[in-house]
Amino acid sequence: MPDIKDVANAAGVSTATVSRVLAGSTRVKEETRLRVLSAIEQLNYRPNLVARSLRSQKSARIGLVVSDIRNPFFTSISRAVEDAAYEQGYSVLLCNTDENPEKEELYLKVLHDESVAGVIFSPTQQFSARLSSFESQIPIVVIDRAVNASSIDMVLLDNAAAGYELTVHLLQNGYRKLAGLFGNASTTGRERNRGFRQALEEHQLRPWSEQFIPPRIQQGYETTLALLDQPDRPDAIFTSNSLLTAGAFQAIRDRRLKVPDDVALVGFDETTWGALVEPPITLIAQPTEEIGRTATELLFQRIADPSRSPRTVILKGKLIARGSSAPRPSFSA
Amino acid sequence: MPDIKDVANAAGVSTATVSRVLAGSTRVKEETRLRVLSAIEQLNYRPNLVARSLRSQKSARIGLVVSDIRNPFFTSISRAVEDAAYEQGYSVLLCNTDENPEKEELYLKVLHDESVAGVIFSPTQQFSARLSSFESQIPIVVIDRAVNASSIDMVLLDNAAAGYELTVHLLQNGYRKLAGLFGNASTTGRERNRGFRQALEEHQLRPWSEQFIPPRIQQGYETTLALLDQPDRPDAIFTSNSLLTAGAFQAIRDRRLKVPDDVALVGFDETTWGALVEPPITLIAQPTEEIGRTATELLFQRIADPSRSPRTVILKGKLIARGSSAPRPSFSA
DNA sequence: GCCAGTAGTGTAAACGATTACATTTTATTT
DNA sequence: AAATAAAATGTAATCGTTTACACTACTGGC
Repeated sequence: MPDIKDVANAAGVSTATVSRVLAGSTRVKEETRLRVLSAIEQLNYRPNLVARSLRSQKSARIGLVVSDIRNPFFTSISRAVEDAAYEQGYSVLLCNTDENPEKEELYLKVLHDESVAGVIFSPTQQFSARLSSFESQIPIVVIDRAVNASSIDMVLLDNAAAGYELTVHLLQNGYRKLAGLFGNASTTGRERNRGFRQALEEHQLRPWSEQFIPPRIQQGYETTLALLDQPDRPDAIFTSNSLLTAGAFQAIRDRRLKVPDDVALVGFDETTWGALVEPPITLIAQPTEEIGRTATELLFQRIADPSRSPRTVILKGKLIARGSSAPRPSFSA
Repeated sequence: MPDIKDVANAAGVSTATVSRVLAGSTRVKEETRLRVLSAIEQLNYRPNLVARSLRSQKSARIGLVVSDIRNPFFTSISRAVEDAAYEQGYSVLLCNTDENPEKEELYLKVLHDESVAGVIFSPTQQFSARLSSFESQIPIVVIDRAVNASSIDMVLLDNAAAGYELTVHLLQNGYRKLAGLFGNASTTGRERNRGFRQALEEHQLRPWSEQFIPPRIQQGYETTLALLDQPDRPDAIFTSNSLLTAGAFQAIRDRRLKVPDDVALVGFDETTWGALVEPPITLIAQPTEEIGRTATELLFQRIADPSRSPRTVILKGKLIARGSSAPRPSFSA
């Protein structure tokens, strides 16, 4: 591999000049610039980013830290982040934490050691507290989950509003015995629960059941089975993320109940399967593309100006009403 | 941030000794080792990986280059790769190429510039030829798709066998007019087609239809619609990946046809939705966890010993027979 | 008590770029 | 044509490590 010295020799200039050409400095005579450029071409020279990084104390890498890339929400986010990052010449390091605070701490340290320019992070609730100690060392943009460090950039859904809207939708369609399954790893479940409760209160109703459980298909499945096996089962199930939705759907099917006649089902996040199952699932679609892109842009802004005052961008979810919550027969007339 | 000099000063030794302690060298007196360790602890020192990387000409990063992380197959692979990588202290850089050879070339160059220790790559067919020029510079393990560079490590499914098995399954269940939808971006579609054809030939049948199309939901949808709208439509549709399966499923539903009575459907890759739809989809499940892990291990072995003779690991898919290809009534007796 | 061998440590040169500062060349003014 | 300013380039320090080599201080053998 040729290095900058080889280029300098070939072009008959110093390494400083080559570096200036590389940086697009204007203080280089056009003629020399071309000479350098052609030497670069000739030798097929590519600057060593590690060396550049060490000297300039900067890097063109960012970290993306999520609980599990297999969660369709994060899959989609990750794609958006990468697209936005690569447009700016940045690469993306991916980390899965499994909602485990120790892994979160570990990966944040690793990313710091790798000198990433910044991190896009979806932290557990437990980790939120420790966040500020990292935030002073690396620019961080938090996504999906609110943290109460006021100094941090965030991109969030209006979760309470979304939970409210989804619940109102159920109520308007005639469902009354609403059970809610909420993820317990983040504030997101809690916020969606707030909207859920508020909507119920406004209708002078109480939740049929409320459960805060690990956001996993298996948990959604088991919890729903238990709900359905109760003597007086709910007539609608509200799930706060797509993994719980999948588990609930499976449980309902295994109990040979009909959606929505026996029990309605609503959830969050558009997935491939949400529209394919019978009946298709009513849900709040999050603008994942926009979330990922916005988070990346916010991060770049903070990298460029660390003293900039922190922003919180709140995006709206979109209710997609489908068969799984169709109006109850008695209501539809 | 403290650097190695600070540690050396605090411990009253030279930087060389600190470095030796860090490297776990035995040529350090136990007493000094403890002194250094405690200085590291005290100062909360963490070595700068960029500097280390520059000096040692090594790095603990690998690249993962796939067409689109949102393809459930790659989502799952990526998780497995990261788990395996992080166990060895490696980080993972993620790249999406959209089956675009130019992007493939670009990302491979970027990864090279970033001095990754190696790359796990799922290349397009068009790119395969250019692969060897990169392979001489960076260790590469190819996954999912065969390339004919004999010098390269690969982890593949036995695609022809899988295609064969899936087709035989359809034939045994009484389907005769088989249409096949195959991805056109990689050798994988071609191989699965080989198995498809072979099975048909052994039954003295010809494919009802064979299409090589871009591996996208939309393409699967449109192509299937066209198939179904023909005067003499197929009685079974074979799809070579989960995106095509999803498109085909949607098309069948939109035409209000029943699976499998009107038309059976089979495909590849276990997804969340494959088991949730009605009827659930018969498919060949790939051992994604094993593929990702094996590829990562192969890569580490090659990094450790670049002259090692290349290996190809071929894994078997597993047929999961479900409702979408249930025996035809006339056959089931 | 001397020598060879080894264990433990230090010194200083890399790695490949960027960049502050010094210097040379060119242009502008008088 | 000299003086001055501006533009272009070069020199060398620097980023934070690792590591080849040199050195010192022991150890044990004779």
